[in-house]
Amino acid sequence: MAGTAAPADPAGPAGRLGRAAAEVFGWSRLRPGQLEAMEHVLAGRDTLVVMPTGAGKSAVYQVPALLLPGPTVVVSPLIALQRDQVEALHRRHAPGAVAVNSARTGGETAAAWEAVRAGDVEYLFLAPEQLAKDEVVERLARAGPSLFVVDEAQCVSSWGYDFRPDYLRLGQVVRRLGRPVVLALTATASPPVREEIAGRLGMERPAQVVAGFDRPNLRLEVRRFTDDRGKRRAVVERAAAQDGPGIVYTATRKDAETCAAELAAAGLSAAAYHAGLPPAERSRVHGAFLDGGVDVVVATSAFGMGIDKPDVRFVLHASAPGSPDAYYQEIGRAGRDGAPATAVLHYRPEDLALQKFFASGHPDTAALADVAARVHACGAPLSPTRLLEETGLSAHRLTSAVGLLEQAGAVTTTAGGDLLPVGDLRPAEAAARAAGLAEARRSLGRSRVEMMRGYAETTGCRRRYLLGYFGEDYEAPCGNCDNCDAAVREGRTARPRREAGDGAGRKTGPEPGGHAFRTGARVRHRQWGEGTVLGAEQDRVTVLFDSVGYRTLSLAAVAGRGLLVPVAGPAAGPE
DNA sequence: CGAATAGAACGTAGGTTCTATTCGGTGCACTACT
Repeated sequence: MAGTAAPADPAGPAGRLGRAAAEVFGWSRLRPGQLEAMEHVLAGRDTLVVMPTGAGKSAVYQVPALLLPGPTVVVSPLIALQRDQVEALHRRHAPGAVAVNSARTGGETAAAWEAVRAGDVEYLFLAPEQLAKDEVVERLARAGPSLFVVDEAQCVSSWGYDFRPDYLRLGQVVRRLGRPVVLALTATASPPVREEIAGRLGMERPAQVVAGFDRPNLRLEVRRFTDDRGKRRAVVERAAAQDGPGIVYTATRKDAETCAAELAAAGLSAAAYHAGLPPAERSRVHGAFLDGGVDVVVATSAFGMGIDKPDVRFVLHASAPGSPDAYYQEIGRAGRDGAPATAVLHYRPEDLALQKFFASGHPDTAALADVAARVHACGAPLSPTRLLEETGLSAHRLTSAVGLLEQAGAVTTTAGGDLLPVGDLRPAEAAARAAGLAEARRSLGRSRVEMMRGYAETTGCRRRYLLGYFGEDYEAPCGNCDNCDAAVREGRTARPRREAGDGAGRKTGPEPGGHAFRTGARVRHRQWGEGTVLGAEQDRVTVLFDSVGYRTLSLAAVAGRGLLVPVAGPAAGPE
């Protein structure tokens, strides 16, 4: 896994990739992870890349795209991100990069499609919503794309279910485009999320290239509060005391505004950022933060994607986010330059109630039943457009319902994008099954909130907790979190940690304690059903259950009573 | 779920204290109107 790239044969794949990178982009050297991923793509293999922002994820499609016939489709969640990518390619004088989205004029869109038709486009950027339109998919299919890239692929998992359901349809789109190679890119994805991305996109035996998650220069700290006012005061004081540019995350828009105002009153150059602000103000704040005009941005989760600022020195959370996934992504915006940076969570248990509320969306059982009945009764392939008219549902809710019914195995999409019933599942049963899946989804969301609680309340090494959640074994103590410091002060620590290398987690051998729950093993719980072991410590084991999500169990409680038992059968080991 | 807000009760002044209700994150695209 370390840099053992053999001297490249100039005519071989690595040589060709290296030459294209140098000639077109001026990159004299590719990093091992980049090259490995590019080779998979060039060889026609579906590939999932997990690599920190700033490590050159975009290059992984930009270079092979030049060597593959046909255009490359890049699905990107934000129009601003699409614009940045197109501009970056233009600056590099790379061939044919265009974006198609609602921000373009009719004329621009027509010109872009004409360029695609004429074969002048190498990179085409789109939001998933564009691909919900038959006409768009047909035009793309005619262009014969060779590579289908999903950027910020964690959105498939985190946004697809009720927020942007068109993410869930990308697998269908890939099929209708004649199965180009699929490349998924993300900075943060735990093993179950990776599996979900691959499954949702219909990737076949995907190669996984996972660069180290650890950010040794990032100091992790949690401060616990019982009262809200004390917590607010501490956030402002901390932000004022920290050097350099930083981000403060709040749970609500209103908190972002009041906190920004307090910081400004304290003499800092601070600005609020959230989705309720006028677009011009958002881009002003974003720009000012990048070029140093604003030191502290106080923001909701709207702020983050596409912010590649190397010298962010601190990320403070005024309130806990809804999952370790979100948390790690947000603190990962600090210290990209490798210099010391700080991540402080200001924690109050009550704050998690809001996150639980966000995680518990409302089941749309009426829509599920209606759609299931109509698809079943129709007999012939049913077009989504007709379904939209007949049900009177919003496009958004219809897409959600169809997505769940597909997942429940009750409905399938034809090559032309129409819907067909599967088997002879009765509509009521199909709807019930789909509702069950939605409930499992909500349960997973709530269990992620509990994992966030676990991070805030752990007395062990925080880095170990987070990295364990992302599937990396890590040998505590890290020596750079508040809990490790406390252990040193109280004289209950082991030797200081060796210098961290490239941050890749070290694999440990057999599990300590000699119990039977290996990472990756399938287990069954009397109450919660089957699940996969994600990690085990001396005294506890964390399991991701298929129907209820994450649970951490005490070994003392499960041992001997048969509460948690290994499931016999084909070992579903890694890979 | 819990915080914030609005209104009511209290009982004779302008507050406190209770109860009921509302609100809370992320973005695309499209429409109707200047």
